[in-house]
Amino acid sequence: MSLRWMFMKATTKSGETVGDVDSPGSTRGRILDAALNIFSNKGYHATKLDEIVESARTSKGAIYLYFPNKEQLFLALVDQFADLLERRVNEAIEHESSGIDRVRAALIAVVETFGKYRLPAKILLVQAVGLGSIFEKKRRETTDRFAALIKTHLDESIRMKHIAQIDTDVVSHAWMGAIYNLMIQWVYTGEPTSERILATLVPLLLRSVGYQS
Amino acid sequence: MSLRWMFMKATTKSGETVGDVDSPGSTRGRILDAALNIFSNKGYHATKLDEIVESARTSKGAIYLYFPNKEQLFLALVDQFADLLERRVNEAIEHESSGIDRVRAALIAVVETFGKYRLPAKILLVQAVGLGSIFEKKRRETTDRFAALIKTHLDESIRMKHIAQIDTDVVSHAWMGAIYNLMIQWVYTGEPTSERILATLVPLLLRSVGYQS
DNA sequence: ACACTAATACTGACCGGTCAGTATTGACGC
DNA sequence: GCGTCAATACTGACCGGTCAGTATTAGTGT
Repeated sequence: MSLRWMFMKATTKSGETVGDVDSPGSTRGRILDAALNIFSNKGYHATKLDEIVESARTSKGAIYLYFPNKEQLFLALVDQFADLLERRVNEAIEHESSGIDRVRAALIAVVETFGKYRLPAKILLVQAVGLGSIFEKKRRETTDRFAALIKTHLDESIRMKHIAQIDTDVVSHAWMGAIYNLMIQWVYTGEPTSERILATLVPLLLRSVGYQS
Repeated sequence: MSLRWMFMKATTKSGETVGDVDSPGSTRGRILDAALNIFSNKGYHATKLDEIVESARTSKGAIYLYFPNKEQLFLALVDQFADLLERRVNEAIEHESSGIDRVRAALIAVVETFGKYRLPAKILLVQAVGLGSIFEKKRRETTDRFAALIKTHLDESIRMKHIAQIDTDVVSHAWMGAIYNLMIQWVYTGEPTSERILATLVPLLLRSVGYQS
């Protein structure tokens, strides 16, 4: 089963009719899989469309049938993963009722989701950085979305007196950075392992805002 | 006074004779200034050599007189800033004698140095990411250098019983990420201010390892 | 025959890098 | 202080490879 398929929504950007769903055996599916693999390894600029064509066993024409251009093909991958990540976090949060428990659940969900999908994680965390304004805008949107989500629940935790008053703007971005950086480290080297990260990082972050387990 | 000049070492990559020092009015100096400005705004790939030529009021040939190629010109800027940053941190650490005080001093030095040099910071933190293996190697070297430095002093703090036992590999990369991400946020938006970051971040990180001021 | 999908061949803008040539500076003799 | 020569610093037109994107043709189902 293809990695991509695991978190594929049956969206088709253009909104246009595309009869059947986007299964991994289909041409569009193969293109996305190939693009995911190559973009995540070599980065946006170093990836040539012809490589994707070869890897997907298809043709250039087919790519331009499904995607308006290279940029949108890349952004489709970013969006896919950002959406998946947000869904996972929201699911995890729903199951917890209050303040600090939600924060913890969200943290765990993020780390586990990154851990589960190495390649798309690398695209979001690494390959979408430093590509100029269009890409940067998208990346910041995504980052801010999660920072805001963390902030919301931190603020709630403060209101509920689970933790003391603190500058949650700073904290949320600090937390995001900590998580991102560890995931980047992990994506490249495989170290530290997901379990080690979870075991150390979650208490670390909670302790940082004065919460004692 | 040019920003670049402030932290310029009088090195000349090739090692060859270049009679005078690398002053900001000189051609080489103007090239570096222009490159810093444009690379930091538009990113590596979106920056055309002709733009640097125009901005530096020089010629393409002159660039290739001082730098072997575009890549090395970019990396020269990364190295410059990484070196400056390391010097600042080491200076700050020298003045403190032990464990946790050194950790705090290093943190403050990093945040202050990033804060002082917005453009080179952006090059290191943003524009050097996702550029493929050559650049990535350099970027990881730099990041790891600082993570290792943090880890050393954390380990020392543990030995001195300033803080409890903890997985310092994870902590050091988490801290790096937290710092980087806040600096990126600040580089783009100007918010939160340097003072707010320092005031919240330093206690936050120290608290995360169980140290109570 | 026609609509949809896909394969192949092709185009041309773009841009990093080159290099033959020009300007500038400095050294030395007188 | 001036003419000559040489070294160094700089110029910018041009080249050539690359590669995203397009036009054209071909297959396939209805």
